[in-house]
Amino acid sequence: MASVEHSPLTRKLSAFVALSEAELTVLERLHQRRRSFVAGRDMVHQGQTARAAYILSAGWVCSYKLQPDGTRQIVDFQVPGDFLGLRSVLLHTSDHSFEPIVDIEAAEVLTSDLLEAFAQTPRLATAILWAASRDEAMVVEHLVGIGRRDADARMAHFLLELGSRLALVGMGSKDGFECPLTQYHLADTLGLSAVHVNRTLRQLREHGLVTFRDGHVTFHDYVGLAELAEFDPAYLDQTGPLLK
Amino acid sequence: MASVEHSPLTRKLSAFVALSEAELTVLERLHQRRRSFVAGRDMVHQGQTARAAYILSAGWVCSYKLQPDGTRQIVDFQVPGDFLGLRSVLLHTSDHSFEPIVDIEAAEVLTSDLLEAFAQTPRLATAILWAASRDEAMVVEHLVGIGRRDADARMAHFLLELGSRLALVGMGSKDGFECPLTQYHLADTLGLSAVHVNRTLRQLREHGLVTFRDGHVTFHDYVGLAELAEFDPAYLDQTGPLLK
DNA sequence: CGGCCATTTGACACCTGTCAATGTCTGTGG
DNA sequence: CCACAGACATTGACAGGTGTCAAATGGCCG
Repeated sequence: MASVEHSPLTRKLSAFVALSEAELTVLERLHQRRRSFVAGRDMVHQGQTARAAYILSAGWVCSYKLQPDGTRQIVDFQVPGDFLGLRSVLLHTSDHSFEPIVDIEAAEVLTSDLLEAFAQTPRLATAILWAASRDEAMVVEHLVGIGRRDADARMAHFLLELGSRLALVGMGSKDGFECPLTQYHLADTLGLSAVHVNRTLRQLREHGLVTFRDGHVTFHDYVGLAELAEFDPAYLDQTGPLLK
Repeated sequence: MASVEHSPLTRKLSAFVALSEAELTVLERLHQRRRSFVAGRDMVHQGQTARAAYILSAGWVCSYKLQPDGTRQIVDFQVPGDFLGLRSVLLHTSDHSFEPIVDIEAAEVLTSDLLEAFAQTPRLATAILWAASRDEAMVVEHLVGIGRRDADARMAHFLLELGSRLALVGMGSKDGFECPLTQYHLADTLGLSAVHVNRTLRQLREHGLVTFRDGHVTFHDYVGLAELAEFDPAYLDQTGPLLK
């Protein structure tokens, strides 16, 4: 048991590499500039130049792209412990919007803070870049899901992946997790209509696999669900570069 | 007119930033280790640890993920001037496979070469990272396309994007381009069946928009096609970070 | 010439989208 | 306390886009 309260990011990275005292200190110091954002109002708008990155410490955010015809596609979610706009700030571009799904708490990270931290603790830099690479792998897996899975498998896979991510920061388990998303969020994420999302959720529920209701996801049959989704957590679990 | 024969990568980067003599030299020196690969045999296999990155100088490659049920989803294509496995080598992971579509020529780039080049010419580093970020933006746009566009718009958008990429290295124009892909490649890219790809291509052809035949793509009505696809090349054209 | 691969086409089934209506819950204001 | 509006969830009927199956065509190469 740690006697200190660690940030979700610290928790996440610690699951994959043992961080030294010095590294922990640098990591916590990145959380100095605390910010709050209210649900529903975009933090960063498509096309806008990013000024800073954020480390999400509480609440959920989604990043999405709007189409000319008004439909939107959610590309990814950020949950506590995730970086937000990391690439944007390193490369001065932002090609999609960020919207807080609930009221959130985040730490603002300036480019200079980040570069300084990287210079001081190369292992920490590696760990953070690894986390970023993991996020990209999830976007790719998301693409595969939309392209090659039917609605049921898509939904199942998404919920399982989300569960795994949350479990890393102690916010979920194989039993389920709290989830503030609406069925419209799911629709925009999975490339389905809201109506069909509802049908799909009913099916999964009636098959005794998973329940999505009242802001809570409950896994009734984790193994069965993973089978349906052909969920292979390999792309999430790789301890990869850190141990090399 | 340049008196020297420049590599496609040089050509691509030069379109966005004026490189100095020194930078050009470093860039060309990255092309020392020449390699050939034959069509159809994977260069890197899913799960395999990447040993080097490549700069593609001739031919086409696709990166894809295989599903347990045998279907595959193509995530991206690499055409001359593109990096291949850049992220993999920086982070020692490879989460998808690379397959040459035709016989290809590529320059092998070791991590050490790259880091050395970056140290010598920071502006070049920025340019290369910018190109990498552009590739990621294309993956995101691809995801949006599969999630929120119907078959016609998806196909149109894909062909237009490919045309833009090729134009950058002098291999295409608003009139069309050479294209070694089969309709099966298109199907695995767009999340469609090969049969439906054929139907879609026929429709676009009969509407006088574009022809895909005998390894050649011909744009008959570029503007009309862009309208159908709601093609907004903003995410490709941003001169962004380089001029800051 | 005889396979083999890519393309093309038609018929049919089914997954998913659209439209429309209803139900539930919450917060607001009278 | 009740009436009402608004957001989200739920359901049914129907239409349409896309997948699947099957077969025919044509080009290429051994």
